[in-house]
Amino acid sequence: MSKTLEKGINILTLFTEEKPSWRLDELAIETDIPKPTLHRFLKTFTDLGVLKRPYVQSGGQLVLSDHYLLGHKLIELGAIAANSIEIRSLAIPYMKMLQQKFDLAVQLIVLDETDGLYIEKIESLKPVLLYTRVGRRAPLYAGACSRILLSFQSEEKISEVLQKPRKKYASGTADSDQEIHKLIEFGKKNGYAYSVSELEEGTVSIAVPIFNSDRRVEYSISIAGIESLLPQEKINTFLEGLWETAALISAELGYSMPYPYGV
Amino acid sequence: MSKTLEKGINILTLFTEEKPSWRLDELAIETDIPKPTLHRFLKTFTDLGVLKRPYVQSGGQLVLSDHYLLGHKLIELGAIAANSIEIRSLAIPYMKMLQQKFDLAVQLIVLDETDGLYIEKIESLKPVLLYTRVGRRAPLYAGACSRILLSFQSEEKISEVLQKPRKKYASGTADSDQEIHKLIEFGKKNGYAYSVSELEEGTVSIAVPIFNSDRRVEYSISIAGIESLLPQEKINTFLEGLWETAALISAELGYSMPYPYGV
DNA sequence: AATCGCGTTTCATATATTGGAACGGAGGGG
DNA sequence: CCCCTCCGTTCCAATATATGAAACGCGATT
Repeated sequence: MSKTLEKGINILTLFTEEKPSWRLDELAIETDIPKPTLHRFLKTFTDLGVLKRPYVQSGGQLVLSDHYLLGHKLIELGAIAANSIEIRSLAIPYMKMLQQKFDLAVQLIVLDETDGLYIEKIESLKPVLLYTRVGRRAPLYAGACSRILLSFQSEEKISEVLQKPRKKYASGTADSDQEIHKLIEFGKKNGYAYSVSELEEGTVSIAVPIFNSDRRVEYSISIAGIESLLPQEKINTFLEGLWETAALISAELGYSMPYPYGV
Repeated sequence: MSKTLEKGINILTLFTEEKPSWRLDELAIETDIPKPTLHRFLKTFTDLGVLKRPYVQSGGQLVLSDHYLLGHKLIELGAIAANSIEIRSLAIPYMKMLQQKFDLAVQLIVLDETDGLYIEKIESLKPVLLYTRVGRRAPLYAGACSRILLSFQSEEKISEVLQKPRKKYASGTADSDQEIHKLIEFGKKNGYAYSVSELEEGTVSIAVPIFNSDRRVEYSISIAGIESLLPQEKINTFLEGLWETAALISAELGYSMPYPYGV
Protein backbone atom coordinates (compact mmCIF):
# COMPACT_ATOMS: atom_id res chain seq x y z
CA MET A 1 0.00 0.00 0.00
CA SER A 2 1.13 3.48 -0.78
CA LYS A 3 1.51 5.33 2.49
CA THR A 4 1.34 8.73 0.87
CA LEU A 5 -1.93 7.98 -0.90
CA GLU A 6 -3.33 6.41 2.21
CA LYS A 7 -2.56 9.47 4.28
CA GLY A 8 -4.08 11.66 1.62
CA ILE A 9 -7.33 9.75 1.45
CA ASN A 10 -7.51 9.57 5.22
CA ILE A 11 -7.34 13.33 5.32
CA LEU A 12 -10.31 13.53 2.95
CA THR A 13 -12.20 11.11 5.14
CA LEU A 14 -12.09 13.64 7.97
CA PHE A 15 -14.42 15.92 6.03
CA THR A 16 -17.84 14.75 7.18
CA GLU A 17 -21.42 15.92 7.22
CA GLU A 18 -20.83 17.03 10.82
CA LYS A 19 -17.49 18.73 10.19
CA PRO A 20 -17.20 19.58 6.51
CA SER A 21 -14.69 22.39 7.01
CA TRP A 22 -11.12 22.18 8.37
CA ARG A 23 -8.21 24.52 8.89
CA LEU A 24 -4.63 23.33 8.40
CA ASP A 25 -4.01 23.71 12.07
CA GLU A 26 -6.99 21.64 13.12
CA LEU A 27 -5.99 18.87 10.76
CA ALA A 28 -2.44 18.94 12.15
CA ILE A 29 -3.81 18.33 15.64
CA GLU A 30 -6.30 15.69 14.52
CA THR A 31 -3.91 13.68 12.35
CA ASP A 32 -0.53 14.22 14.05
CA ILE A 33 0.90 15.02 10.67
CA PRO A 34 3.34 17.96 10.84
CA LYS A 35 2.16 21.18 9.32
CA PRO A 36 4.57 21.35 6.37
CA THR A 37 3.55 17.87 5.26
CA LEU A 38 -0.13 18.64 5.59
CA HIS A 39 0.37 21.85 3.74
CA ARG A 40 1.80 19.95 0.79
CA PHE A 41 -1.15 17.55 0.79
CA LEU A 42 -3.73 20.30 1.00
CA LYS A 43 -2.07 22.29 -1.74
CA THR A 44 -2.03 19.27 -4.03
CA PHE A 45 -5.68 18.52 -3.37
CA THR A 46 -6.67 22.13 -3.85
CA ASP A 47 -4.78 22.42 -7.14
CA LEU A 48 -6.58 19.32 -8.39
CA GLY A 49 -10.04 20.49 -7.32
CA VAL A 50 -10.41 17.77 -4.71
CA LEU A 51 -10.45 20.38 -1.97
CA LYS A 52 -11.39 24.03 -2.25
CA ARG A 53 -10.84 27.18 -0.24
CA PRO A 54 -13.84 29.45 -0.61
CA TYR A 55 -13.45 33.17 -0.99
CA VAL A 56 -14.71 35.24 1.91
CA GLN A 57 -15.45 38.91 2.42
CA SER A 58 -12.87 40.61 4.60
CA GLY A 59 -13.13 44.35 4.92
CA GLY A 60 -14.65 44.80 1.50
CA GLN A 61 -11.87 42.66 0.05
CA LEU A 62 -12.39 39.17 -1.31
CA VAL A 63 -9.74 36.87 0.15
CA LEU A 64 -9.04 33.16 0.22
CA SER A 65 -10.41 31.64 3.36
CA ASP A 66 -8.11 29.42 5.40
CA HIS A 67 -10.88 26.86 5.64
CA TYR A 68 -10.76 23.87 3.35
CA LEU A 69 -13.88 22.16 1.99
CA LEU A 70 -14.37 19.16 -0.27
CA GLY A 71 -14.20 20.36 -3.86
CA HIS A 72 -16.08 20.09 -7.10
CA LYS A 73 -13.99 17.22 -8.40
CA LEU A 74 -15.49 15.00 -5.74
CA ILE A 75 -19.03 15.91 -6.75
CA GLU A 76 -18.20 14.77 -10.24
CA LEU A 77 -16.47 11.58 -9.15
CA GLY A 78 -19.29 10.84 -6.73
CA ALA A 79 -21.87 11.06 -9.50
CA ILE A 80 -19.85 8.71 -11.69
CA ALA A 81 -19.35 6.34 -8.77
CA ALA A 82 -23.09 6.27 -8.05
CA ASN A 83 -23.73 5.63 -11.70
CA SER A 84 -21.30 2.71 -11.68
CA ILE A 85 -23.60 0.75 -9.43
CA GLU A 86 -25.37 -1.65 -11.72
CA ILE A 87 -28.61 -1.85 -9.78
CA ARG A 88 -29.19 1.87 -9.81
CA SER A 89 -30.36 2.33 -13.36
CA LEU A 90 -32.34 -0.91 -13.18
CA ALA A 91 -34.11 0.12 -10.02
CA ILE A 92 -34.94 3.76 -10.70
CA PRO A 93 -38.01 3.15 -12.91
CA TYR A 94 -39.50 0.77 -10.34
CA MET A 95 -38.70 3.18 -7.54
CA LYS A 96 -40.54 5.94 -9.38
CA MET A 97 -43.57 3.72 -9.81
CA LEU A 98 -43.53 2.96 -6.10
CA GLN A 99 -43.18 6.63 -5.26
CA GLN A 100 -46.24 7.44 -7.33
CA LYS A 101 -48.24 4.63 -5.76
CA PHE A 102 -47.92 5.92 -2.18
CA ASP A 103 -46.43 9.41 -2.53
CA LEU A 104 -43.72 8.56 -0.04
CA ALA A 105 -39.96 8.91 -0.35
CA VAL A 106 -38.38 5.75 -1.77
CA GLN A 107 -34.78 4.80 -0.94
CA LEU A 108 -32.29 2.31 -2.33
CA ILE A 109 -29.54 1.16 0.03
CA VAL A 110 -26.37 -0.85 -0.53
CA LEU A 111 -24.42 -2.83 2.04
CA ASP A 112 -21.02 -1.20 2.62
CA GLU A 113 -18.84 -2.70 5.34
CA THR A 114 -20.82 -2.23 8.56
CA ASP A 115 -23.05 0.48 7.15
CA GLY A 116 -25.87 0.90 4.74
CA LEU A 117 -25.20 3.53 2.10
CA TYR A 118 -28.06 5.38 0.43
CA ILE A 119 -27.42 5.23 -3.30
CA GLU A 120 -30.67 6.50 -4.75
CA LYS A 121 -33.69 8.36 -3.54
CA ILE A 122 -36.96 9.34 -5.13
CA GLU A 123 -38.43 12.24 -3.21
CA SER A 124 -42.00 12.49 -2.09
CA LEU A 125 -43.92 15.53 -3.23
CA LYS A 126 -44.57 16.29 0.39
CA PRO A 127 -41.88 18.74 1.45
CA VAL A 128 -40.72 16.60 4.36
CA LEU A 129 -37.13 16.54 5.43
CA LEU A 130 -35.86 13.07 6.13
CA TYR A 131 -32.52 11.76 7.35
CA THR A 132 -32.02 9.96 4.10
CA ARG A 133 -29.98 11.46 1.29
CA VAL A 134 -27.90 9.89 -1.42
CA GLY A 135 -24.37 9.38 -0.12
CA ARG A 136 -25.40 9.19 3.52
CA ARG A 137 -24.53 6.27 5.74
CA ALA A 138 -26.46 4.57 8.49
CA PRO A 139 -25.10 1.78 10.68
CA LEU A 140 -26.63 -1.61 9.89
CA TYR A 141 -28.32 -1.92 13.28
CA ALA A 142 -30.42 1.26 13.00
CA GLY A 143 -33.22 2.11 10.62
CA ALA A 144 -35.41 -0.28 8.65
CA CYS A 145 -33.45 -0.20 5.41
CA SER A 146 -30.12 -0.90 7.10
CA ARG A 147 -31.48 -3.56 9.39
CA ILE A 148 -33.21 -5.57 6.71
CA LEU A 149 -29.78 -5.89 5.09
CA LEU A 150 -28.34 -7.12 8.36
CA SER A 151 -31.11 -9.70 8.70
CA PHE A 152 -29.78 -11.50 5.65
CA GLN A 153 -26.06 -11.44 6.48
CA SER A 154 -23.93 -14.13 8.09
CA GLU A 155 -23.57 -14.52 11.85
CA GLU A 156 -19.99 -13.24 11.55
CA LYS A 157 -21.16 -10.05 9.89
CA ILE A 158 -23.82 -9.55 12.55
CA SER A 159 -21.27 -9.99 15.35
CA GLU A 160 -18.90 -7.60 13.62
CA VAL A 161 -21.61 -4.95 13.46
CA LEU A 162 -22.68 -5.47 17.05
CA GLN A 163 -19.12 -5.29 18.33
CA LYS A 164 -18.69 -1.76 17.10
CA PRO A 165 -19.61 1.13 19.38
CA ARG A 166 -23.21 2.14 18.89
CA LYS A 167 -25.07 5.40 18.99
CA LYS A 168 -28.59 6.37 20.01
CA TYR A 169 -29.77 8.57 17.16
CA ALA A 170 -33.34 9.04 18.37
CA SER A 171 -35.88 7.64 20.79
CA GLY A 172 -36.51 4.50 18.77
CA THR A 173 -32.90 3.43 18.20
CA ALA A 174 -32.49 -0.09 19.58
CA ASP A 175 -29.65 -0.21 22.08
CA SER A 176 -29.33 -3.65 23.60
CA ASP A 177 -27.76 -6.59 21.77
CA GLN A 178 -30.76 -8.69 22.69
CA GLU A 179 -33.24 -6.23 21.23
CA ILE A 180 -31.26 -5.92 18.01
CA HIS A 181 -30.99 -9.68 17.64
CA LYS A 182 -34.75 -9.95 18.01
CA LEU A 183 -35.32 -7.34 15.31
CA ILE A 184 -32.84 -9.09 13.00
CA GLU A 185 -34.72 -12.36 13.46
CA PHE A 186 -38.02 -10.63 12.77
CA GLY A 187 -36.65 -9.36 9.47
CA LYS A 188 -35.44 -12.74 8.29
CA LYS A 189 -38.69 -14.43 9.27
CA ASN A 190 -41.13 -11.85 7.92
CA GLY A 191 -39.19 -10.40 5.03
CA TYR A 192 -39.42 -6.78 6.08
CA ALA A 193 -38.24 -4.31 8.70
CA TYR A 194 -40.29 -1.55 10.29
CA SER A 195 -38.71 1.35 12.11
CA VAL A 196 -40.10 4.25 14.11
CA SER A 197 -37.85 7.13 15.16
CA GLU A 198 -34.68 5.09 14.84
CA LEU A 199 -32.49 7.47 12.86
CA GLU A 200 -34.58 10.60 13.13
CA GLU A 201 -37.33 11.51 15.55
CA GLY A 202 -40.80 11.15 14.09
CA THR A 203 -39.73 9.29 10.98
CA VAL A 204 -41.10 5.90 10.05
CA SER A 205 -39.81 3.55 7.42
CA ILE A 206 -40.52 0.11 5.99
CA ALA A 207 -37.85 -1.82 4.13
CA VAL A 208 -37.60 -5.08 2.20
CA PRO A 209 -34.64 -7.05 0.82
CA ILE A 210 -33.53 -7.29 -2.80
CA PHE A 211 -31.98 -10.58 -3.89
CA ASN A 212 -28.94 -10.88 -6.16
CA SER A 213 -28.49 -13.45 -8.88
CA ASP A 214 -26.41 -15.42 -6.37
CA ARG A 215 -29.15 -15.09 -3.75
CA ARG A 216 -27.23 -12.79 -1.46
CA VAL A 217 -28.89 -9.65 -0.11
CA GLU A 218 -26.70 -6.68 -0.86
CA TYR A 219 -29.42 -4.10 -1.48
CA SER A 220 -32.65 -3.07 0.14
CA ILE A 221 -35.45 -0.75 -0.75
CA SER A 222 -37.55 1.30 1.63
CA ILE A 223 -40.33 3.83 1.86
CA ALA A 224 -40.18 6.52 4.50
CA GLY A 225 -42.10 9.48 5.81
CA ILE A 226 -43.33 11.16 8.94
CA GLU A 227 -45.18 9.04 11.43
CA SER A 228 -48.75 9.86 10.40
CA LEU A 229 -48.10 8.82 6.79
CA LEU A 230 -47.15 5.21 7.55
CA PRO A 231 -49.63 3.95 10.15
CA GLN A 232 -49.09 0.45 11.46
CA GLU A 233 -52.53 -0.70 10.29
CA LYS A 234 -51.79 0.06 6.65
CA ILE A 235 -48.57 -1.91 6.68
CA ASN A 236 -49.92 -4.73 4.49
CA THR A 237 -50.84 -2.31 1.72
CA PHE A 238 -47.34 -0.87 1.80
CA LEU A 239 -45.70 -4.29 1.95
CA GLU A 240 -47.61 -5.44 -1.09
CA GLY A 241 -46.13 -2.57 -3.12
CA LEU A 242 -42.64 -2.96 -1.64
CA TRP A 243 -42.43 -6.70 -2.18
CA GLU A 244 -43.72 -6.40 -5.69
CA THR A 245 -41.09 -3.76 -6.44
CA ALA A 246 -38.31 -5.73 -4.75
CA ALA A 247 -39.32 -8.85 -6.69
CA LEU A 248 -39.12 -6.98 -9.99
CA ILE A 249 -35.73 -5.47 -9.19
CA SER A 250 -34.41 -8.83 -7.95
CA ALA A 251 -35.53 -10.42 -11.21
CA GLU A 252 -33.72 -7.70 -13.16
CA LEU A 253 -30.57 -8.55 -11.22
CA GLY A 254 -30.90 -12.15 -12.34
CA TYR A 255 -32.48 -13.65 -9.23
CA SER A 256 -34.16 -16.69 -10.69
CA MET A 257 -36.40 -17.86 -7.87
CA PRO A 258 -39.87 -16.61 -6.95
CA TYR A 259 -39.57 -13.75 -4.47
CA PRO A 260 -39.96 -15.46 -1.11
CA TYR A 261 -42.37 -13.04 0.56
CA GLY A 262 -45.89 -11.86 -0.21
CA VAL A 263 -49.00 -10.51 1.46
CA MET B 1 2.91 19.39 -4.75
CA SER B 2 2.98 15.77 -3.82
CA LYS B 3 3.71 13.74 -6.94
CA THR B 4 2.34 10.53 -5.51
CA LEU B 5 -0.99 12.09 -4.58
CA GLU B 6 -1.16 13.86 -7.90
CA LYS B 7 -0.66 10.63 -9.82
CA GLY B 8 -3.25 8.93 -7.68
CA ILE B 9 -5.90 11.58 -8.24
CA ASN B 10 -5.11 11.69 -11.94
CA ILE B 11 -5.82 7.98 -12.12
CA LEU B 12 -9.23 8.58 -10.54
CA THR B 13 -9.91 11.31 -13.06
CA LEU B 14 -9.70 8.74 -15.85
CA PHE B 15 -12.91 7.14 -14.60
CA THR B 16 -15.59 9.05 -16.50
CA GLU B 17 -19.21 8.73 -17.46
CA GLU B 18 -18.05 7.42 -20.83
CA LYS B 19 -15.47 5.02 -19.47
CA PRO B 20 -16.28 4.23 -15.84
CA SER B 21 -14.46 0.89 -15.80
CA TRP B 22 -10.72 0.22 -16.23
CA ARG B 23 -8.43 -2.77 -16.08
CA LEU B 24 -4.92 -2.45 -14.70
CA ASP B 25 -3.53 -3.07 -18.13
CA GLU B 26 -5.58 -0.39 -19.82
CA LEU B 27 -4.53 2.12 -17.19
CA ALA B 28 -0.89 1.16 -17.69
CA ILE B 29 -1.17 1.98 -21.38
CA GLU B 30 -3.14 5.17 -20.80
CA THR B 31 -0.95 6.60 -18.05
CA ASP B 32 2.52 5.21 -18.90
CA ILE B 33 2.86 4.18 -15.29
CA PRO B 34 4.47 0.73 -14.97
CA LYS B 35 2.16 -2.05 -13.85
CA PRO B 36 3.68 -2.72 -10.41
CA THR B 37 3.34 0.93 -9.52
CA LEU B 38 -0.22 1.09 -10.75
CA HIS B 39 -0.99 -2.08 -8.91
CA ARG B 40 0.11 -0.51 -5.66
CA PHE B 41 -2.07 2.54 -6.31
CA LEU B 42 -5.11 0.49 -7.23
CA LYS B 43 -4.68 -1.74 -4.21
CA THR B 44 -4.47 1.24 -1.91
CA PHE B 45 -7.57 2.83 -3.41
CA THR B 46 -9.48 -0.44 -3.30
CA ASP B 47 -8.58 -1.07 0.34
CA LEU B 48 -9.83 2.40 1.21
CA GLY B 49 -13.10 2.06 -0.72
CA VAL B 50 -12.16 4.72 -3.26
CA LEU B 51 -12.17 2.11 -6.01
CA LYS B 52 -13.97 -1.21 -6.07
CA ARG B 53 -13.71 -4.46 -7.98
CA PRO B 54 -17.16 -5.95 -8.40
CA TYR B 55 -17.76 -9.65 -8.07
CA VAL B 56 -18.74 -11.46 -11.23
CA GLN B 57 -20.15 -14.87 -12.00
CA SER B 58 -17.58 -17.16 -13.56
CA GLY B 59 -18.61 -20.76 -14.04
CA GLY B 60 -20.98 -20.77 -11.09
CA GLN B 61 -18.23 -19.29 -8.95
CA LEU B 62 -18.21 -15.74 -7.65
CA VAL B 63 -14.84 -14.16 -8.37
CA LEU B 64 -13.32 -10.71 -8.16
CA SER B 65 -13.51 -9.01 -11.49
CA ASP B 66 -10.34 -7.46 -12.84
CA HIS B 67 -12.26 -4.31 -13.67
CA TYR B 68 -12.00 -1.38 -11.33
CA LEU B 69 -14.86 1.07 -10.73
CA LEU B 70 -15.14 4.16 -8.59
CA GLY B 71 -16.13 3.07 -5.09
CA HIS B 72 -18.62 3.86 -2.38
CA LYS B 73 -16.31 6.21 -0.54
CA LEU B 74 -16.54 8.64 -3.42
CA ILE B 75 -20.33 8.61 -3.33
CA GLU B 76 -20.13 9.62 0.28
CA LEU B 77 -17.49 12.30 -0.26
CA GLY B 78 -19.40 13.59 -3.27
CA ALA B 79 -22.54 14.05 -1.21
CA ILE B 80 -20.62 15.95 1.47
CA ALA B 81 -18.90 18.05 -1.17
CA ALA B 82 -22.23 18.94 -2.78
CA ASN B 83 -23.57 19.84 0.62
CA SER B 84 -20.60 22.13 1.26
CA ILE B 85 -21.78 24.50 -1.42
CA GLU B 86 -23.45 27.30 0.45
CA ILE B 87 -26.00 28.16 -2.18
CA ARG B 88 -27.38 24.67 -2.42
CA SER B 89 -29.44 24.61 0.75
CA LEU B 90 -30.53 28.21 0.18
CA ALA B 91 -31.70 27.50 -3.32
CA ILE B 92 -33.47 24.16 -2.95
CA PRO B 93 -36.75 25.51 -1.50
CA TYR B 94 -37.02 28.09 -4.28
CA MET B 95 -36.15 25.50 -6.89
CA LYS B 96 -38.94 23.27 -5.61
CA MET B 97 -41.41 26.12 -5.86
CA LEU B 98 -40.33 26.73 -9.42
CA GLN B 99 -40.64 23.06 -10.25
CA GLN B 100 -44.20 23.02 -8.97
CA LYS B 101 -45.08 26.15 -10.90
CA PHE B 102 -44.24 24.72 -14.33
CA ASP B 103 -43.70 20.99 -13.71
CA LEU B 104 -40.35 21.14 -15.48
CA ALA B 105 -36.95 19.96 -14.31
CA VAL B 106 -35.06 22.72 -12.47
CA GLN B 107 -31.26 22.80 -12.40
CA LEU B 108 -28.66 24.72 -10.42
CA ILE B 109 -25.24 25.15 -12.03
CA VAL B 110 -21.93 26.40 -10.67
CA LEU B 111 -19.02 27.80 -12.66
CA ASP B 112 -16.03 25.45 -12.46
CA GLU B 113 -13.00 26.34 -14.57
CA THR B 114 -14.22 26.23 -18.18
CA ASP B 115 -17.28 24.12 -17.40
CA GLY B 116 -20.61 24.42 -15.73
CA LEU B 117 -21.18 21.78 -13.06
CA TYR B 118 -24.71 20.69 -12.16
CA ILE B 119 -24.94 20.80 -8.39
CA GLU B 120 -28.66 20.36 -7.77
CA LYS B 121 -31.63 19.18 -9.72
CA ILE B 122 -35.33 19.01 -8.96
CA GLU B 123 -36.92 16.45 -11.24
CA SER B 124 -40.09 16.96 -13.15
CA LEU B 125 -42.88 14.47 -12.60
CA LYS B 126 -42.79 13.77 -16.28
CA PRO B 127 -40.56 10.76 -16.75
CA VAL B 128 -38.29 12.49 -19.24
CA LEU B 129 -34.61 11.73 -19.42
CA LEU B 130 -32.48 14.79 -19.73
CA TYR B 131 -28.77 15.28 -20.10
CA THR B 132 -28.64 17.01 -16.77
CA ARG B 133 -27.71 15.17 -13.62
CA VAL B 134 -26.02 16.33 -10.44
CA GLY B 135 -22.25 15.96 -10.86
CA ARG B 136 -22.33 16.27 -14.63
CA ARG B 137 -20.33 18.86 -16.52
CA ALA B 138 -21.11 20.87 -19.59
CA PRO B 139 -18.68 23.22 -21.35
CA LEU B 140 -19.54 26.87 -20.85
CA TYR B 141 -20.30 27.44 -24.54
CA ALA B 142 -23.06 24.83 -24.83
CA GLY B 143 -26.47 24.73 -23.20
CA ALA B 144 -28.44 27.60 -21.74
CA CYS B 145 -27.37 27.19 -18.13
CA SER B 146 -23.68 27.07 -18.99
CA ARG B 147 -23.82 29.89 -21.47
CA ILE B 148 -25.63 32.30 -19.22
CA LEU B 149 -22.69 31.90 -16.83
CA LEU B 150 -20.29 32.67 -19.64
CA SER B 151 -22.25 35.80 -20.56
CA PHE B 152 -21.29 37.34 -17.23
CA GLN B 153 -17.60 36.42 -17.18
CA SER B 154 -14.58 38.52 -18.17
CA GLU B 155 -13.30 38.71 -21.73
CA GLU B 156 -10.28 36.67 -20.62
CA LYS B 157 -12.47 33.87 -19.38
CA ILE B 158 -14.47 33.90 -22.58
CA SER B 159 -11.31 33.67 -24.70
CA GLU B 160 -10.02 30.87 -22.52
CA VAL B 161 -13.21 28.90 -23.07
CA LEU B 162 -13.28 29.54 -26.79
CA GLN B 163 -9.64 28.53 -27.20
CA LYS B 164 -10.33 25.01 -25.99
CA PRO B 165 -11.32 22.34 -28.51
CA ARG B 166 -15.08 22.17 -28.91
CA LYS B 167 -17.55 19.42 -29.51
CA LYS B 168 -20.86 19.26 -31.34
CA TYR B 169 -23.14 17.47 -28.92
CA ALA B 170 -26.33 17.76 -30.92
CA SER B 171 -27.85 19.60 -33.84
CA GLY B 172 -28.21 22.88 -31.96
CA THR B 173 -24.68 23.14 -30.53
CA ALA B 174 -23.18 26.43 -31.68
CA ASP B 175 -19.88 25.84 -33.42
CA SER B 176 -18.45 29.07 -34.76
CA ASP B 177 -16.71 31.62 -32.56
CA GLN B 178 -18.89 34.30 -34.11
CA GLU B 179 -22.13 32.52 -33.32
CA ILE B 180 -21.07 31.87 -29.73
CA HIS B 181 -20.05 35.49 -29.23
CA LYS B 182 -23.47 36.58 -30.47
CA LEU B 183 -25.21 34.25 -28.04
CA ILE B 184 -23.01 35.47 -25.17
CA GLU B 185 -23.96 39.07 -26.00
CA PHE B 186 -27.62 38.14 -26.13
CA GLY B 187 -27.38 36.70 -22.62
CA LYS B 188 -25.76 39.77 -21.13
CA LYS B 189 -28.22 42.12 -22.79
CA ASN B 190 -31.43 40.20 -22.13
CA GLY B 191 -30.59 38.41 -18.88
CA TYR B 192 -31.39 34.92 -20.05
CA ALA B 193 -30.22 32.15 -22.38
CA TYR B 194 -32.40 29.90 -24.47
CA SER B 195 -31.13 26.64 -25.94
CA VAL B 196 -32.65 24.08 -28.28
CA SER B 197 -30.93 20.73 -28.82
CA GLU B 198 -27.53 22.01 -27.72
CA LEU B 199 -26.47 19.27 -25.35
CA GLU B 200 -29.08 16.66 -26.17
CA GLU B 201 -31.31 16.33 -29.19
CA GLY B 202 -34.88 17.51 -28.61
CA THR B 203 -34.17 19.18 -25.28
CA VAL B 204 -34.91 22.83 -24.61
CA SER B 205 -33.79 24.90 -21.67
CA ILE B 206 -34.00 28.46 -20.38
CA ALA B 207 -31.46 29.79 -17.90
CA VAL B 208 -30.96 32.98 -15.89
CA PRO B 209 -28.02 34.26 -13.80
CA ILE B 210 -27.77 34.36 -10.02
CA PHE B 211 -25.82 37.25 -8.50
CA ASN B 212 -23.40 36.91 -5.57
CA SER B 213 -23.03 39.40 -2.75
CA ASP B 214 -20.02 40.76 -4.65
CA ARG B 215 -22.08 40.98 -7.86
CA ARG B 216 -20.26 38.23 -9.67
CA VAL B 217 -22.22 35.53 -11.46
CA GLU B 218 -21.00 32.15 -10.30
CA TYR B 219 -24.30 30.28 -10.41
CA SER B 220 -27.20 29.96 -12.77
CA ILE B 221 -30.59 28.36 -12.62
CA SER B 222 -32.49 26.78 -15.47
CA ILE B 223 -35.62 24.92 -16.42
CA ALA B 224 -35.49 22.17 -19.01
CA GLY B 225 -37.66 19.69 -20.80
CA ILE B 226 -38.48 18.22 -24.18
CA GLU B 227 -39.17 20.63 -26.99
CA SER B 228 -42.98 20.67 -26.84
CA LEU B 229 -42.96 21.67 -23.17
CA LEU B 230 -41.07 24.94 -23.59
CA PRO B 231 -42.52 26.64 -26.66
CA GLN B 232 -40.93 29.89 -27.72
CA GLU B 233 -44.20 31.83 -27.38
CA LYS B 234 -44.52 31.03 -23.68
CA ILE B 235 -41.01 32.24 -22.90
CA ASN B 236 -42.17 35.33 -21.03
CA THR B 237 -44.23 33.27 -18.64
CA PHE B 238 -41.22 31.09 -17.92
CA LEU B 239 -38.87 34.04 -17.58
CA GLU B 240 -41.12 35.68 -15.04
CA GLY B 241 -40.85 32.60 -12.81
CA LEU B 242 -37.12 32.17 -13.41
CA TRP B 243 -36.19 35.79 -12.73
CA GLU B 244 -38.30 35.87 -9.62
CA THR B 245 -36.58 32.74 -8.34
CA ALA B 246 -33.11 33.98 -9.28
CA ALA B 247 -33.81 37.29 -7.57
CA LEU B 248 -34.83 35.53 -4.36
CA ILE B 249 -31.78 33.28 -4.37
CA SER B 250 -29.48 36.22 -5.17
CA ALA B 251 -30.95 38.11 -2.25
CA GLU B 252 -30.31 35.12 0.03
CA LEU B 253 -26.67 35.18 -1.09
CA GLY B 254 -26.43 38.81 0.00
CA TYR B 255 -26.85 40.53 -3.36
CA SER B 256 -28.10 43.89 -2.27
CA MET B 257 -29.30 45.46 -5.53
CA PRO B 258 -32.61 44.99 -7.26
CA TYR B 259 -32.42 42.04 -9.67
CA PRO B 260 -31.63 43.73 -12.99
CA TYR B 261 -34.07 41.87 -15.24
CA GLY B 262 -37.84 41.51 -15.36
CA VAL B 263 -40.72 40.87 -17.72
C1' DA C 1 1.95 -29.76 -22.88
C1' DA C 2 3.60 -25.57 -24.34
C1' DT C 3 2.53 -20.70 -24.88
C1' DC C 4 0.45 -16.46 -24.07
C1' DG C 5 -1.55 -12.67 -21.49
C1' DC C 6 -2.12 -10.35 -17.29
C1' DG C 7 -2.14 -9.69 -12.62
C1' DT C 8 1.01 -9.96 -8.78
C1' DT C 9 5.30 -10.21 -5.82
C1' DT C 10 10.13 -9.16 -4.92
C1' DC C 11 13.85 -6.15 -3.89
C1' DA C 12 17.96 -3.16 -4.94
C1' DT C 13 18.00 1.57 -6.29
C1' DA C 14 16.53 6.22 -6.92
C1' DT C 15 13.84 9.75 -5.47
C1' DA C 16 10.10 11.94 -3.39
C1' DT C 17 8.56 12.64 1.20
C1' DT C 18 9.55 14.25 5.53
C1' DG C 19 9.53 17.60 9.28
C1' DG C 20 12.63 20.70 12.27
C1' DA C 21 13.84 25.23 11.74
C1' DA C 22 13.04 29.52 10.33
C1' DC C 23 10.29 33.02 7.86
C1' DG C 24 6.33 36.23 7.14
C1' DG C 25 2.19 38.55 7.64
C1' DA C 26 -2.18 39.46 9.93
C1' DG C 27 -4.19 40.67 14.18
C1' DG C 28 -4.20 41.99 19.05
C1' DG C 29 -2.49 44.20 23.24
C1' DG C 30 0.15 47.37 25.74
C1' DC D 1 3.47 52.57 17.16
C1' DC D 2 5.92 48.62 18.29
C1' DC D 3 6.12 44.10 19.97
C1' DC D 4 4.30 39.64 20.34
C1' DT D 5 1.62 35.76 19.11
C1' DC D 6 -0.49 32.73 16.06
C1' DC D 7 -0.63 30.36 11.83
C1' DG D 8 0.27 29.49 7.30
C1' DT D 9 4.23 28.97 4.45
C1' DT D 10 9.05 28.03 2.64
C1' DC D 11 13.59 25.70 2.93
C1' DC D 12 16.49 21.84 2.73
C1' DA D 13 19.36 17.90 4.72
C1' DA D 14 18.10 13.23 6.23
C1' DT D 15 15.78 9.21 5.21
C1' DA D 16 11.77 6.64 4.60
C1' DT D 17 9.18 5.53 0.64
C1' DA D 18 8.12 4.98 -4.09
C1' DT D 19 9.87 2.92 -8.07
C1' DG D 20 9.93 -0.51 -11.80
C1' DA D 21 12.87 -4.37 -13.98
C1' DA D 22 12.72 -9.00 -13.37
C1' DA D 23 10.58 -12.90 -12.37
C1' DC D 24 6.55 -15.53 -10.83
C1' DG D 25 1.74 -17.49 -10.92
C1' DC D 26 -2.23 -18.80 -12.94
C1' DG D 27 -5.93 -19.30 -16.03
C1' DA D 28 -7.02 -19.36 -20.79
C1' DT D 29 -5.77 -20.68 -25.53
C1' DT D 30 -3.64 -23.41 -29.01
